[in-house]
Amino acid sequence: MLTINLIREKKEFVIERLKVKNFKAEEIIDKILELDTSRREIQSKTDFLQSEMNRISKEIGTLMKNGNKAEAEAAREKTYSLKEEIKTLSGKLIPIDNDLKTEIVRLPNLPHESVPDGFGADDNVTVKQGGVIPQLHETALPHWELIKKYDIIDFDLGIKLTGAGFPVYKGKGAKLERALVSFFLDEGEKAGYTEIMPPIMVNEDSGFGTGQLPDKEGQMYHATPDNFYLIPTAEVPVTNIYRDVILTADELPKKNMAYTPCFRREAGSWGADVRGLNRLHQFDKVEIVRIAHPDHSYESLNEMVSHVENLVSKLGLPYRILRLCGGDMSFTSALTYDFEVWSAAQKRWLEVSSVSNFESFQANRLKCRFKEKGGKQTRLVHTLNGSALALPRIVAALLENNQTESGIKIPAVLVPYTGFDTIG
RNA sequence: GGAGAGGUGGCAGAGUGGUCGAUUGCGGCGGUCUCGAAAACCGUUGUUCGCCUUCCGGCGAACCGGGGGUUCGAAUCCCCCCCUCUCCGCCA
Repeated sequence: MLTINLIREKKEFVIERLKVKNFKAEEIIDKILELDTSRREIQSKTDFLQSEMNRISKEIGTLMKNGNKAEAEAAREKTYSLKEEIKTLSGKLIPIDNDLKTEIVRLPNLPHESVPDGFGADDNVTVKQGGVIPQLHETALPHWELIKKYDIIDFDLGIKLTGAGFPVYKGKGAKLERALVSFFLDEGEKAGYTEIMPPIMVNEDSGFGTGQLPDKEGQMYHATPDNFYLIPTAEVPVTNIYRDVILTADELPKKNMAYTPCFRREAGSWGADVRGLNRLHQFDKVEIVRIAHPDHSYESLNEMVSHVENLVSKLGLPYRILRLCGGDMSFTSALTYDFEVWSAAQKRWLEVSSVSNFESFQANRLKCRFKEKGGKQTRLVHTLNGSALALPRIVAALLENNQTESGIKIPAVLVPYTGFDTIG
């Protein structure tokens, strides 16, 4: 969430910036400022009254100690009306605080100045394209046929066990999945990320911290008896490690990564182009997360983009990097780069990674701050994360792009992990 | 699941109604001493909100797991919730 100070001091700027995200903020901001004004007014009054109250209470304490009962009783008389007044005032404060929070949480993050205007995917800007788009033979198949042909991923079995969107990986399919996870983690380790194995269920506070709750609860699986949520991405548990934490500047940036399964209900998002591995309820992903100094977070973002680019290059996949336009960005992000790989049989680009800087938007929810060495003031950190990488669409592209008449070729970098170089 | 104990500042650990944001120790930071370091000694040491201040900062309020209550006054008393630990049972 945005800080109240920013809204207070740069109202017009906030409204202008949010227009890039096609968000009309004026009305909400006016309401916020109104609530903020009355909140501060009431706060000042109650603080003053409370301080009077504290003074008299201490006086009574002293009088009692000295055995001065009559004066103590007289002083006590004075407190009754004060007490009533404080109660009334602070009673007003509660709904105002609540309203203020509900309103402020509705405002999306401000887009970075480099974010292009636009409404949807068509307005995203391709900043780079790499790799070579392969020409497939006449009888080339889409991955949902290939997985049946070689019996490596079984959707029907997943339906039997759980439901649609929960594939079962078998034999070389399972091995390939495990190989990719290991490859991604090893590359992350080389790049200086510390591996984390977090819980894959989180509580409500964690869901709020990274911005999934309260709005996107319908997108998460909810274990109701204990009120836990299955994570939609490792971003949630890993970033929440730093909830309610004050770091020192020399600890930054924190670089963590985690492999986890991810669970998404994808309510209402099924339609065309979601066959096979293109969209699932459960999938595997390695996520990289950084907690950065606000003055250097965009250097971090660039490093993360390079890291992801390195991964898709090593896998030999044709890719492109997009800078998302305001209309296509997430609620929480300030700047997002999407990575897409070419899926040769489907003849389309598939999103395999999204790398974002959230600046202080999540940090403000998380209350993750830092201090300069020897400094007194706390400042909010910047948080960033990116997929490095999400597996299913990588698998889809690998299978389709590398298919030959005699089987599917495994990229050389993965062979040490799979132990085989062909699925056939 | 049954029984018990407990949640206090970065950590350890006092505090059972009246200047307690909280004794003390450790750690951290600054200094004295030293060629330098260690030791010793001295000083300092949380967060959030509000008001004031050009900076430094000052004043006030709140925070002792969370929420409510009693009281002029709560870390201390009462109620609800959450969590942790120990023992027993079950068990990957």
